Amino acid sequence: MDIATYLKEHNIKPSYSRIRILDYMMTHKNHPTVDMIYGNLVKEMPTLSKTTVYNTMELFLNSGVVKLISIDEKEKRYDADISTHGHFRCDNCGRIVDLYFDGPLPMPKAHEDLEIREIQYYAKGLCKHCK
Amino acid sequence: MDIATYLKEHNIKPSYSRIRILDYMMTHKNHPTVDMIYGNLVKEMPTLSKTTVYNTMELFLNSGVVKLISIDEKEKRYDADISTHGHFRCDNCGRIVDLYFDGPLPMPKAHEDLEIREIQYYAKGLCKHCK
DNA sequence: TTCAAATTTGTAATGATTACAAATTTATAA
DNA sequence: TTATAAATTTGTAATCATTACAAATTTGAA
Ligand SMILES: [Mn+2]
Ligand SMILES: [Mn+2]
Ligand SMILES: [Zn+2]
Ligand SMILES: [Zn+2]
Repeated sequence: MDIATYLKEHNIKPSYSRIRILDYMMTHKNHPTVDMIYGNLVKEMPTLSKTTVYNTMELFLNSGVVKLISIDEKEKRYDADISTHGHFRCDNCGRIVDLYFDGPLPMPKAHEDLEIREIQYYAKGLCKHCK
Repeated sequence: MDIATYLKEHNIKPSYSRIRILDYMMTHKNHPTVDMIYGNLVKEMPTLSKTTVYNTMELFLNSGVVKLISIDEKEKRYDADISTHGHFRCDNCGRIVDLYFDGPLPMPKAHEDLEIREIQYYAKGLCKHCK
């Protein structure tokens, strides 16, 4: 599907910056930080501001276009794949890969007194290149 | 068990600050931030420095006395309960409660190419007081 | 074209964490 | 005990990702 159309479906006006930022995320699928997005795009968009990337990620987040991944304590990361899945981060190289389960994400023991809206599953260790 | 003995078992010299900090964590079981620990203890330890709390948490972390909980993107939280369990954070009041599963923490689909050393399971939503 | 709204930008402020060296306390040797 | 070294604690400054904010630019309707 077209990125501009996808943004419109989420009630976001598809400005050039927004299209390029979402395009970067969908193409790279690398769970990037703001710095990674900015550093890549500024080469072809010299007037791009880092604040715009921050603003856009906040907009995408509130509109459900991306999900926040806080597997890294230093920098926020974002994922344009909003399907429920977990993440693994290599302690050595920092690479982040998706984790899938047999069936939906496992739920904790019955907590009828909690209204769970979101689940994050993070694993850490060494990836195949680093172990 | 005695807190000083517990620290010695983890090769940590049980100084007064360290005992009081771990005592706070074990008594409150509230997954505190550095600020919460400092703010509570400084009332009875007027010379306590926030840097000491930071240093001590780093020492506890490296010695396996506490686990890091990064369910909150703003501040790091710590847990003296090092058994494998998940956490829930209320989006409204910020309270953090433990989550347990039937059996061990669920594992993702076979990733023979990953060496998983640590798993974090975070859920967010509304607690019984706030929903 | 004109004008208001939306978007983007640059700079300053924020705030948790870290770096670091001085001060204090604790342990060891003489 | 006293002298000395090591460990711990402390206070202050630096770091750095993120946020606040107002000015500049762009967009789109009238
Ligand atoms: Mn993902
Ligand atoms: Mn816990
Ligand atoms: Zn790796
Ligand atoms: Zn609550």
